[in-house]
Amino acid sequence: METRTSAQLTGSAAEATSRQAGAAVSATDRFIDTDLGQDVDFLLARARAVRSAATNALLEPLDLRVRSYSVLSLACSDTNPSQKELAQFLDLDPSQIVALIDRLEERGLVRREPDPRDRRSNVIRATAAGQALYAEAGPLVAKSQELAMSSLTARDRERLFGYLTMVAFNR
Amino acid sequence: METRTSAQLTGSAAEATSRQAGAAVSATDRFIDTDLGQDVDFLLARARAVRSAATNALLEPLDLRVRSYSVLSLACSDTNPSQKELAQFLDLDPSQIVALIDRLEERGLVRREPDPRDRRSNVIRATAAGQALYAEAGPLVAKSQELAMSSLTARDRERLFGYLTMVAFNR
DNA sequence: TATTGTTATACTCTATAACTATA
DNA sequence: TATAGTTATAGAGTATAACAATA
Repeated sequence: METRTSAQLTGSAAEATSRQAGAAVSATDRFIDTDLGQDVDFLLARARAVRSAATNALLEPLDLRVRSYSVLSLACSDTNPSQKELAQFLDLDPSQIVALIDRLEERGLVRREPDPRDRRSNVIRATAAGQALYAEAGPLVAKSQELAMSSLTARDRERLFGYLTMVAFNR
Repeated sequence: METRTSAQLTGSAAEATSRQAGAAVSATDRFIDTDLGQDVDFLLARARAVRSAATNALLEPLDLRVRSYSVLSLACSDTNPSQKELAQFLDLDPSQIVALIDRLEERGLVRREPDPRDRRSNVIRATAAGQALYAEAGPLVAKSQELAMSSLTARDRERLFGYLTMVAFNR
C-alpha cells in the first residue's frame, strides 16, 4: 500500500518559507515530516481520536458511545463476562464498569445476574432489548470501519488487525 | 507477521464451559474472538491506551506527559507552529493548547513569540531548556516504541506506519 | 487474607460558548 | 465579518482509596 503523496516528502523548511507566499498549507502537510509526524504513538493516538469521534457521532442516535457499545457488545456475546473481566478486557477501572453497567441496566439493555459459582461476582448479560439495540448498532459500526479501511486490500486489513492486536494485548 | 496463536482460534463457547474446570483463562483469551475482539476501532483504542500509559510512565521523571511532549516536540522542530496549527495537528481544541503552552511557558521550556505577519497569532518556539529536555525525552520515547515493535520487520513497521497515517489524517 | 463489586472523590481530558484584539 | 487566542465552565474519561460481602 501507498498512502503518502510526494508532496509529503518535501522538506518542512521549504514549506515553512513558502507560507509567506500566501499558499494555504495545511498543518498536516507542514508537520507530517517532523519527529512527531513519524511517531507511532502519536499516530496511534490521533487515529484513535479520529475513529472514536466518528463512532461516537454514528452511535449518538442510538444513545450509545464507544464505551457503552463495547460493554453491550460483550454482553451480547455468549461468553458471560463478569464485571472484573470486562474491566480487564476493556482496560478500564472496575469502578468505571460499575457506572457503565448502571446506565445500561437502567435502560433495560443488560442485566446483572448472580454467578452461581461465585456469589461475589456478577455475570453481565444483554436483555432482548439489548440484543435488539446491538443488532442495530453493530452493522452501523462495521460499515463505518469498512469505509475507513476501504483503500486497503484484504491482506492489508489482516496485517493492520494483527499489528493492533499485538500492541493492544502485548502479544 | 503472525501474532495469533492457535489457542486464540478456539471457539469461545468451549472456553466458557472450560471455566468450570478451574483452569485460569485470561479475559483476553476468553473475549479475543468475540465481535469486539475483531473490532478495529476497539483494538485501536486499546492499543493507544496501552502505549499512552507506557509513555506517560516513561516521561514522568521528566515531568512530561504525551500531550506536553507532543507540543514540545513540535516547538523544537524548525516549523514555527502557531497555536492554531498545533490544535489542528494534535487534534485538540485551541483552548487546550492554551493550557498546555501556559504550563510549558511557566517552566521556561517554550516561548510565545509574536508573528510579524499576523499580530493575532503566536509562534511557539522551544527555549534552550526546552531543546535540552526534548533531547532527553525524544530518545527515551523512541526506544520505548522500538521495544513495542521489536517483533516486527522493518517492512512491517513501514506498513503499520502507513496504515496509522492513513487513518489519523484521512489519507 | 484476598477478591468482586461498590461508593466517593479527585484529577485529567474534551467540548462549548463568549470575549478581546486583530485582520 | 471573520479569525487567533483566551477564559470560564461543564461533561466525559481516568485513577485511587476505602468499604461490604464473599471466597
